[in-house]
Amino acid sequence: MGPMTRFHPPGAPVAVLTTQPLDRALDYRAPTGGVEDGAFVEVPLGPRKVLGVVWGEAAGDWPVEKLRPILRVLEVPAMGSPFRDFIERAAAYTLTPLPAMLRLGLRAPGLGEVPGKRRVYGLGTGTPDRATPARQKVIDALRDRPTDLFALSELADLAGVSTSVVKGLCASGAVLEQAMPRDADFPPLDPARAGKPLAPDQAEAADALRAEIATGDYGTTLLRGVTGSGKTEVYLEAVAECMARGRQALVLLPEIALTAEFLTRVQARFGARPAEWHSGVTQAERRRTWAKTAEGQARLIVGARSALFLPYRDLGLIVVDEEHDTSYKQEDGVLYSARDMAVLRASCEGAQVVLATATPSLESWANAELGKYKRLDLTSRFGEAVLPKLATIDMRDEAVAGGRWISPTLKRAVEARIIAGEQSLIFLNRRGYAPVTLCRACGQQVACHQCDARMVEHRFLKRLMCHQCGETAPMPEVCPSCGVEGKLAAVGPGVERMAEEVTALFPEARVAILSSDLFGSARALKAKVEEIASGGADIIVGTQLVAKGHNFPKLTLVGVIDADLGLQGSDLRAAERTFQLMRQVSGRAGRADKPGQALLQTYQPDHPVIRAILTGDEEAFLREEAAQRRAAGVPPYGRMAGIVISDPDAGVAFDVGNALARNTAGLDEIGAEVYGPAPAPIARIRGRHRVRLLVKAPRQAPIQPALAAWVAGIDLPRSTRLSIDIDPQSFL
DNA sequence: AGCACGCCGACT
DNA sequence: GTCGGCGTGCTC
Repeated sequence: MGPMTRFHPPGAPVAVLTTQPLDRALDYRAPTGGVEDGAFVEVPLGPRKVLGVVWGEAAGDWPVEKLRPILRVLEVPAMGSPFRDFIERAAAYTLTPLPAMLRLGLRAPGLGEVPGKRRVYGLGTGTPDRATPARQKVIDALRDRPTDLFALSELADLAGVSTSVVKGLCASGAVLEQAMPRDADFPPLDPARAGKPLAPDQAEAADALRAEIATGDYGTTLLRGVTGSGKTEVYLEAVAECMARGRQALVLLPEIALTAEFLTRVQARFGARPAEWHSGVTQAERRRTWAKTAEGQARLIVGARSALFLPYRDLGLIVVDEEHDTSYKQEDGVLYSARDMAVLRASCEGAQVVLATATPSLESWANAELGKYKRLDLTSRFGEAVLPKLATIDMRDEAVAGGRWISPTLKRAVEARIIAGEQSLIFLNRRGYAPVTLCRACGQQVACHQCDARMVEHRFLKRLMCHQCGETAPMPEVCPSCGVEGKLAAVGPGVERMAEEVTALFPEARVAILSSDLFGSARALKAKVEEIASGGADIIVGTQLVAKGHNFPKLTLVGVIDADLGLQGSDLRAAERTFQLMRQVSGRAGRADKPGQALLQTYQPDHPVIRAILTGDEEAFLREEAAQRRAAGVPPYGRMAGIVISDPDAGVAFDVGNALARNTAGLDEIGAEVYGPAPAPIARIRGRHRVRLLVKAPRQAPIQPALAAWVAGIDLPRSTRLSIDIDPQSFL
């Protein structure tokens, strides 16, 4: 049972949870007029005023006469009991302090501010008296998103100018300053509008989901269907049913770049656009979405993982689209898996979860096998298209010159498509020009100053970039290690270099590159994708960005440059990821009347994973992978946790790691094993040395309390940080 | 997180 | 003498 909601009369002691980095709630006195559990309040904390939420009965471990009163109750709907329950259970599961978990639910800009005081800025009608470069940047930024309203500093940051530039533009009317308008209602969505006609298997799946929604209880369904099988149409029927029953629905997408296309589909299905929640949305719009979600007026919210922490009034459905996608795992700050937290929140709210994917994660597949999740399979590919034919190109038999990566066999296949007027995709999951920059004088690789990661050359930007911390540096003339000039060499392929090779091989063809770092905004990416989809390129060179849901109807050939790439690591999920990625990428080829083909360049054509990809027998692959994981006692058949200790001094970090490794009594008791300490896979990030321990425990073991007690047993130097990652995804 | 308190070096 | 560096500790 989760927290109940009760009313506290004036002056009564109550607990208030703030977002300050303490480890628990503090006691206060209820204000004049009293207060109910879940109310958003402002309380004094030392010399400051902070926001918090009333969190039940006072702990009572502080003298009543020393309690300070709650200053005011905010005029927003109180946080409901299911949401508070979710915060508590999510904090316990991920071993996150409660205030840090609550902070995710208080990301409403201007929550504590007096309404009407806020000023926002948008595109005006006037023209500036004098055009300066800085002014032009602001105008360009606003033209890009003409209907959005921004906070002053937000707009200045976006345009990369100071706030005085924006103020100056207000005088001429080119930028319009206005008081923050009262949050407008979202336009109504009509669940009764007719959707696209459904194929028989889609209609059957939609019926099954509607029946689940009708129960009004928690439940999770794994919705499987290959690319093009029409999963979206099916789960939009579940959304329609949920809204028709008066409850709210949330659709989570793994990538902001996918929202624009999805919003268009929602508009076609329900007649209006839903609320949006992700990092690309302005503060003014986020404020509105937060408020309207709390009121229950926003009926459908489309967003990134952080949308799980919105204050829904009555949440009835969460769809996790592309549930296998690794970007659902939050890798810094509060570490959580949005897929797992969606299931947790739904169970608190009495809501349904739909996990939609073409290639399920092994976790979700195993849960379906165990009967914890229901499972629906869409078998036919929409529009009667057939899955592409898959074949390997054995690179051991191909004559490829040094510094070149496209085999003669792949080249011939691309040529044939160009003659036929069809598109080809050259896939390589590596951003930049070359993954390694090597000095031919001293043999050293150019590494990041902040981290130990290699710097990756981005010829497009004419800079080196660290893919770990995002640090960039100009391309050096001399080797940073030995100082010799002109000996730095690009080693290995990246997409930019592939584009160069493609252009050299096919000088007549129109070549387009799709890589996440080449686009400043989701809008620019969307425009490029649309241009390519309508035939604006003959050859697409891309990273895994192309695997994520974009449709290219004229694409009939996919060439994978290095199918072995994902298999090289020691990551326990390497096989699963490679399988998923290859399936997703090859699924891009072929539509309706034009069957597609996928060619995988590999040096290991007999590798079990490569063979499984070729036969396309996904069930067999998952069964085999599950058997291996079960034998090894690793997830999902065992529990794991990662402990990362970081300190500016490598020795200090290791001392802490060793101290932990020496004292594992509590973990031994639950049958857990400890590995390490070892330098973390990225041994240094932003100047902090990282040391990692791995804990492996049996599936049923109570791992959280054991870990909490374990790390509480040693005291950390002030400079040292320790983070615990339950169910780590990345072992690299 | 902030913000105070406090205990040591180089300035009017 | 004291201004201010940022280590340490507290917030109901």
